[in-house]
Amino acid sequence: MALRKRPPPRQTSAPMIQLGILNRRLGYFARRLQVWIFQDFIRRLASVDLSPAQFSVLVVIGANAGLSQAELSATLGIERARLVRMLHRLERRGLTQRLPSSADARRHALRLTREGGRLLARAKRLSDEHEAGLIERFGSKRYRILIEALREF
Amino acid sequence: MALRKRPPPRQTSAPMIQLGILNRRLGYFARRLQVWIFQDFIRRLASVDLSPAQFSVLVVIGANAGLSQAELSATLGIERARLVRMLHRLERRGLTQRLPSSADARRHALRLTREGGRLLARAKRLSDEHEAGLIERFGSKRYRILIEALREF
DNA sequence: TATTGTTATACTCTATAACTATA
DNA sequence: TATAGTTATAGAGTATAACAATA
Repeated sequence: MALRKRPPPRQTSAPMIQLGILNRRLGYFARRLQVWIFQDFIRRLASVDLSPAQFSVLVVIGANAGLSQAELSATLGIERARLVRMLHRLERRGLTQRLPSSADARRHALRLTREGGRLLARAKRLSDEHEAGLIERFGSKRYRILIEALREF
Repeated sequence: MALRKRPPPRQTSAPMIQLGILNRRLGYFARRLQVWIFQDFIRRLASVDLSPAQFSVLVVIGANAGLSQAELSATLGIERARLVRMLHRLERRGLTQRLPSSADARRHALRLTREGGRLLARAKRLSDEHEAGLIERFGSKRYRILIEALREF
């Protein structure tokens, strides 16, 4: 159920490799799609040096200033423990801040720095181009069907 | 662009966490789908103790007896280096074999052992149930649209 | 008692580079 | 020279458990 990066070599002399039952496994194709998209995303956002996960963290902080790490963790499905390291990095890069929460001393209120906001704006523009590439590749009709089916899931 | 395991808590008192632009990113939803499917797959195949990647390796070897590690690697997008370890494990479990290739002394001809074939048969049955669960969850019409769109990709 | 952020550990996966033996 | 399989390493991601501070 792992990924096939490229179609297998279809040389006339070499025997074609069969996928067998994987051809009827949605998980196999979902994985292929996800890896392909992430690779494209990483390439397109190379100039801002953000991974898909880092991008998602900045987007959610940007859209929910003051949220806690636990909320961010639950929203994106990133382990609380893992978030700590990620936020350290983003903070070292001057993109995010952890401020004391006024209501609850255990919490941190997360927000973007001004520089974080600026970088995120650039990243969003690049991710728009990435998405436009996907739309073109799928065809806009199939793209819409796909994203709507997955969104409801 | 990471995963949200469950919808965020929609308590009336707590502010709803917004996904922002992630709502318009196919990669975000593709990742969610893939992780969800893999988690279900792992749960369903717990009794045969096969990961999605191990399952895919057994399926492709089963459908292409005698193929080489390089061919398997290219088909599934698993690094040649990584395959070595995976095949060691499967071999230690008595599921696969690496036989000398008659034509080319550099190659190994991969095949399932009888036990590997039996385990794969059981695993395929479990994966059928997993797939049936997906079809039910999506609805068979939407499932078909999805898998056909992804297969063509 | 439960939750938040944190540290630590072990395992998996990915990405490389380099080595050997063969072609 | 190039290819197949292998070894080794570093980085990222995942899954846990445990801890201190706070609720």
